[in-house]
Amino acid sequence: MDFKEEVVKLLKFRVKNPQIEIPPIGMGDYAFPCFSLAKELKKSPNEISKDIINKIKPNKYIEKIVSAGPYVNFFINKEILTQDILKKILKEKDKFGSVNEGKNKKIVIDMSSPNIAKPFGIGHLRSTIIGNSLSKIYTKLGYKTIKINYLGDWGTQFGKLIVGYKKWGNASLLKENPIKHLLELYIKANDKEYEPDARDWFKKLEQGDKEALKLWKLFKELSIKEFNKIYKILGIKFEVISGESFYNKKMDETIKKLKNKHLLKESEGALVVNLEDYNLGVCLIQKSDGTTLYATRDITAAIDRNNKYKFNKMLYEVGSEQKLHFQQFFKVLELMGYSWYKDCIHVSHGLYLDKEGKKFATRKGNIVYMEEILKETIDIAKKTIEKKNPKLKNKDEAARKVAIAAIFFGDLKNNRVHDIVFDIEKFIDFEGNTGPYIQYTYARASSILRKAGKKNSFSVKELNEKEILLINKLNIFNEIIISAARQNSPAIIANYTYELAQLFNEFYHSCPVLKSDNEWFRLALVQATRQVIKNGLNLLGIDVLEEM
RNA sequence: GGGCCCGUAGCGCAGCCUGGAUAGCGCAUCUGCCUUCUAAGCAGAGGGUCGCGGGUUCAAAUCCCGUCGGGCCCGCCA
Repeated sequence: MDFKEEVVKLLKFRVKNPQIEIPPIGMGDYAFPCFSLAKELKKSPNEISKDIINKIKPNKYIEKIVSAGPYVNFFINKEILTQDILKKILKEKDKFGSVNEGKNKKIVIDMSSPNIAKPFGIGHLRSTIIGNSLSKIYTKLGYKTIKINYLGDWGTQFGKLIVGYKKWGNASLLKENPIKHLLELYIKANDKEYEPDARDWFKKLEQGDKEALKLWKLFKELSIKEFNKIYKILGIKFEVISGESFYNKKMDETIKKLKNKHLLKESEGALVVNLEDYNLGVCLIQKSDGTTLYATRDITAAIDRNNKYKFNKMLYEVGSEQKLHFQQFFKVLELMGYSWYKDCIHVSHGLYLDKEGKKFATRKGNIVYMEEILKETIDIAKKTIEKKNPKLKNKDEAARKVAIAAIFFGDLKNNRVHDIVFDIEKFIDFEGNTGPYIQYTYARASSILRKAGKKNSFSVKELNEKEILLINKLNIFNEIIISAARQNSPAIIANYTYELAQLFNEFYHSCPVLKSDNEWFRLALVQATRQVIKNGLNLLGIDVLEEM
């Protein structure tokens, strides 16, 4: 039942495409502001509003129509809405909110992308969890999504690393704590003094030198092993694990294509694509020593992915500091004649900044280790559980889920584009506008349902204010998902889910369910709300708990 | 120097795309509520020139221009 459409129909006699809005709480369900008609009708909006209500009559779906100053406010039939929406949710369950706009369409999401031989830092967290959530959101809309973890496993840094390892490397330290050791070597070797050596080794690596390759492979394997520990805790899986190195052998082909299109220009010994006509500077394709750069690799990867997946959209979930890079290489794709360049989108996010408000810099050893953050947050979650619900089963798994909810939600509730100052205190906050608050709400709802007897069919009687607010909120879940997808913004889901939980807690507090007069109806409402909270959290990559 | 992004209560944010009716929420502070469905909760109080200045509009936190403050980027890193 589309109530808004009913309102539009009622107004048709006066306006073809009336702009309908949602009035403040308590003033109705839909509103039509009359300002826009004032000039044409040469009357005040207040008069127009009065005229309109005299000309239209309430019907089965629109119960009441009132004039409120310059607005016409519509009150819909809540019983019909309630029946409709509760039945739908209880029938569709986990699928509620699904749409099939994305049928037979593919979306590639380039995300996470930690750098080999460096710790998984807080910087990669955003890309990982935003990408993961977007994947779930698009899947809900019927798209097939392919999450690609595009590892930073190629580049001059490996020259530095090899130099460092050859100079100070220690096999047993490497085995013991590979990332820590490699990071030390990297920081040590990250000195002007070793630059020529490092370049040399990277060149050898690109040319397939056996020793260089062997070390590189070792570093890569050890790193992936470490990363997988983190992904397991986060509960995130990828359809494809790839890396920049994957395209090493195809790079020549890209350069050849660029040459054929007459896009390449030599400049100070390097090969560049000049984008100054587009205000995008120059895109460096090949260094003067003949080795490649990430733009080359990204271009190559994009072409390959388009061939392989025939995607409808490719999202790059990467920090905003790389904005220019993406603008440049999308432009190069366009100039190369690939019309699908416009399906490539840089879904940028703000940075995690340190306490001074500056970017974290691995080179300077200024890093926050994801592994430690996870451990600390899970520890605090465990302690909280011990305190609040000592009898809970599977405390370790519950602690993990609560911690992940805190971290994921704490990030996803923010608008993507904002920078976030990293503060561990925020991760271990479980009260108020947090993931655990929502999980707790779910657990409360579950608890009611466990204690309820047999559920029967319900009939909708007079609804109180709290019930109406809940119903209205449940009713917009579909729109919320679509809006989140349009804006590539999990924050929209996060904030919706929080507000829904808030409304449920208010209802929970003021409306007894079990043994109440309309127990069956309220049970259905609890069940439906619980379901939508679950669906919302799942879109964020957060698990629910039946008890906590 | 050029480009992009951000600026809403003490702090952290939502709302801005798609302009409308008293600008929402959380933390912190103060006050109530656990013999009834989990107090990780609920109710209430205080706290705002929506950075600043112009413009567009019947109407601006929202759109446009300028300005200040912060962040990021600007060829051989990714």
